[in-house]
Amino acid sequence: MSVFEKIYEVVSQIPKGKVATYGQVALLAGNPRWSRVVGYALHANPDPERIPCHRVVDRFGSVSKAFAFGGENRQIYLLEREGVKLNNGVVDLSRYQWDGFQI
DNA sequence: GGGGTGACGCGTC
DNA sequence: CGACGCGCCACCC
Repeated sequence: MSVFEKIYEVVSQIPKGKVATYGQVALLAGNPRWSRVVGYALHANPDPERIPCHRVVDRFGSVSKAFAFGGENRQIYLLEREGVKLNNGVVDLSRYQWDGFQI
């Protein structure tokens, strides 16, 4: 299984209404230093229906600007639709960050 | 096998 | 968490 596959597995497990940081996904995928690779993997995103890439944000909770394939509001819209409130494009991580370690 | 690329993270200012 | 720089590592020519 490639690193990409591992990353996709982790991202696909992020519960609705929660978000995870790239670093967290990288850590759960097996290596905390894969944060950049996570970004690369999500960019490839071969299956958007299985991979909720909009639930992945950076360490501060900011949405990815490059995700805006049709407008960065897209990601914000999808998140708020799941109950995640955003303040000026930033998620309150202390409240919405996925606690993947508790699974 | 070598080089370029990037949806990042962290320290520092 | 405003900006800048460096490190990191898999992926694709």
